[in-house]
Amino acid sequence: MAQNQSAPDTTRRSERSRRAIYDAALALVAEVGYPKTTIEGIASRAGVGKQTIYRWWPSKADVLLEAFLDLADQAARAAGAADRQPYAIPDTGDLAADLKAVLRATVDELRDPGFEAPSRALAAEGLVNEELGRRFVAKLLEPQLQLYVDRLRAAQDTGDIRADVDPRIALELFVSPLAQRWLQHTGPISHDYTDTLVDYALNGLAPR
Amino acid sequence: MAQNQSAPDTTRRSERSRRAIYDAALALVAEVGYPKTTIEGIASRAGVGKQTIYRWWPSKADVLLEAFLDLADQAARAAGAADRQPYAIPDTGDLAADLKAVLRATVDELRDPGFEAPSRALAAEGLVNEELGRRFVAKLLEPQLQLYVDRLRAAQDTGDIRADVDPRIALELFVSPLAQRWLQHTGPISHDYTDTLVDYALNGLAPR
Amino acid sequence: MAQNQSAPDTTRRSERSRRAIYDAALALVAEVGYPKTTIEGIASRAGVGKQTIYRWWPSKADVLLEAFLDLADQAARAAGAADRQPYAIPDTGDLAADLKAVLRATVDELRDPGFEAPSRALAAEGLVNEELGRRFVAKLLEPQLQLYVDRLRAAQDTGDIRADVDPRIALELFVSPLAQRWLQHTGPISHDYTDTLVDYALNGLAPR
Amino acid sequence: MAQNQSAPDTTRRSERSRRAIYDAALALVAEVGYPKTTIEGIASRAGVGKQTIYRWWPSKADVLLEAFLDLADQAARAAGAADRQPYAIPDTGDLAADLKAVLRATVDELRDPGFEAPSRALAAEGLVNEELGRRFVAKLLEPQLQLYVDRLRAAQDTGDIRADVDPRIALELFVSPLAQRWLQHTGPISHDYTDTLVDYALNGLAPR
DNA sequence: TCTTAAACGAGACGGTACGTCGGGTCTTCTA
DNA sequence: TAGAAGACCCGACGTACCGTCTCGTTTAAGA
Repeated sequence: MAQNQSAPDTTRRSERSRRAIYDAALALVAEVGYPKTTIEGIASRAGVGKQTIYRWWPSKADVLLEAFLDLADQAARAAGAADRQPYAIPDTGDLAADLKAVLRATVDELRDPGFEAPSRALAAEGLVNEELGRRFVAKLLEPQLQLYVDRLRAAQDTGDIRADVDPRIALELFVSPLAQRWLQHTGPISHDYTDTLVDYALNGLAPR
Repeated sequence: MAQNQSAPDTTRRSERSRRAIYDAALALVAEVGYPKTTIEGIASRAGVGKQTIYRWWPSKADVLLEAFLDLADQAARAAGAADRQPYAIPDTGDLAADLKAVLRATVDELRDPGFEAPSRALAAEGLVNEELGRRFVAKLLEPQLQLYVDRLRAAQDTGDIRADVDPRIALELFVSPLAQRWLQHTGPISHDYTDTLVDYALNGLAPR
Repeated sequence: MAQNQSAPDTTRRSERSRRAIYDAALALVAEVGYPKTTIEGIASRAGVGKQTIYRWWPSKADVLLEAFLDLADQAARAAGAADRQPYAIPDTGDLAADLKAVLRATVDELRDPGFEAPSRALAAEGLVNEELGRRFVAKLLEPQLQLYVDRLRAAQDTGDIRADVDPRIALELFVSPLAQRWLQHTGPISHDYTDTLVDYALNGLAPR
Repeated sequence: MAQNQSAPDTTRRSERSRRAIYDAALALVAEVGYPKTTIEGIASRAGVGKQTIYRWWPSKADVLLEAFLDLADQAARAAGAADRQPYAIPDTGDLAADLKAVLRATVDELRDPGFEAPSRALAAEGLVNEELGRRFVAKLLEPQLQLYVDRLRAAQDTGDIRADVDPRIALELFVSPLAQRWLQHTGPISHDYTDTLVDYALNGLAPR
């Protein structure tokens, strides 16, 4: 509700503490799960006073969101350093192959235990806490989805996708099913599965 | 942890208390949100001792799950009494029209505030609590999805859907996008939107 | 400020917890001193939840006051069982001797470490917290002083004390100096010292 | 615990800060009471960094003690400037009258709200913190008592007091009762009361 | 007069305890 | 004997201060 009375001085913030808090938060979520992760636990594990957490974040969920964003950033930077093209879907000319490749990579990532616990926890919190949910989506999900939009737009230019299709909706045909299966355990996820999704989505269910 | 020592005698269970607890749980979730709904709050609002809740349910989530199942049952019974065909997707011969009609009804239901709060809360809890999540899916989601499977199978018989398509995956093309938009606030949901999903899914994104 | 909302049910109070809390409070005050005695410390030492303390007492000082009153009661009961005349100053006919005897006993008691820590702590708290101070005086100090009033009244009947003297003031001539020396460390206390006080008070400082 | 590493340079001390701290400490004790007076509060009210307090004083009690000594000094200097005889009990030849006059003045002083809060707070702290108590007594109480010793010695020379009386003890007959009534609220204090104390003390309680 | 080292204001930090809330267990009394 | 009531032990909450520790910024000494 109320704004932090007299916001703290960011320039004097302890980088060491910030890092320790991120690490502790991610580790605890992975080890004991989100609900059993407590602010006290994070503080104690990080070797930090509770007030240092409350000074900079309004809630446990916000700590975890920032920690996860930081983790994603680091991973992105690491990947970027390696292949120099971190933030785009490849365009080999074969749309189906490109989409399948990216979705296979996503499947692998979703199974990485280091990512699974925090991102599942954040997604869950976001369902119930709309404000946090919107930030989660805006910071993490939308940027990813935008890459699909870009690739689908390129496919429209080459005629691989009908021109009257809305790419922002189109991408959901293969992305959302994967998301739901993973989030809600409504089915197994595999490379075959995502390959199938791409085929169905591009070619349609009706006979041609 | 510990099992209820000497499981309580179901025959002597107070129906009045059970109903009061369901009502209190649903009301509280709608009013203050899931995280601020407490067992103590439910008990006090239902005019019931805490032990009466702990005797019959292992956790807050289970109370809410049963309360919601009960609510859904009641709604289904009410609808069933009216149109005598509650649990099937209509088959008018026009697959696209049938799917669009059902999805439009689903959109309306997702916007009903009485349904939204508890189902969102249960979905969130299910993300993080796998055991509960599986029950949530099995009891509520799968039966719904099975209706789509049935309708798509019928469409395969009439040749409206390719025979080599897996209906359980196919239905996700239009169901999952709606689910994700609603759950994660990744976009607005409307009749137009679901209509578009059906069109894209049936006809594919690639030009014919 | 506010009254306990819906005061707890005294009949269901745990006697075992009450005793454990008294013991822990007195022990901690004796061991680490009043300021370092904390509610958390008392609770933990007593093997009791903090809420059990907050349910029954509004503050640390109140816990200690009750604990000390209980201790004094027990001591009185023990003494009473022994000599059958616990609560009166002896009247042997020799006023000076009687007063000296009682004051010598008081000196001994003031030096008992088990009594010293809590009573000093309560006295200190009473200085600054008037409400508690008044209770401390009414429950512990005044009953003692009343015994002196009674004895001095008897002495007025036998002519050992002038009839126009106010006994409530008179007793302060020998009681208050002892109290002040003990409380404020303004001087040593000993049997000789209290004997002298009695002599000075009875005979006056001016030559006769 | 640790000694100030390399004691600070007194010559560079900020007089302005010292004064501001004294003023803030006395004001806060008067306004919110000693327990609710905090170092942070004093620092903030004085417009001073916390470290400036910790640099020069080891504890809240020490700050207040010095502040109060300073206040007493100022008051004494102000009085001294006026009547040129600040630090002695008058000797008009009438011992009883002299003592009554001084005690009446003391009663008035004890009722001055500006003095009451801090001196009561320091007395309370002194009960429980022996080291501070001894300093409080040595710096504030003993000098006052010494004046009585001097006056009583003079009275012994003129024969108004028996030669075998110990003045250090004798003075307690009228000083301690007043002190106790004030400190512990064991009774009202008034000019009549102190007059009575002097009469009883000088003439004794026994008939002559 | 300028340099320079200190005291200073500010406030972030690792901690401890506060008083409150709710969890899940247990006991007592009532219907 | 199920249920209403609620005391109990426990642990986390978010807050307030503690005493220590940097940070720039005065400010007064001595070069």
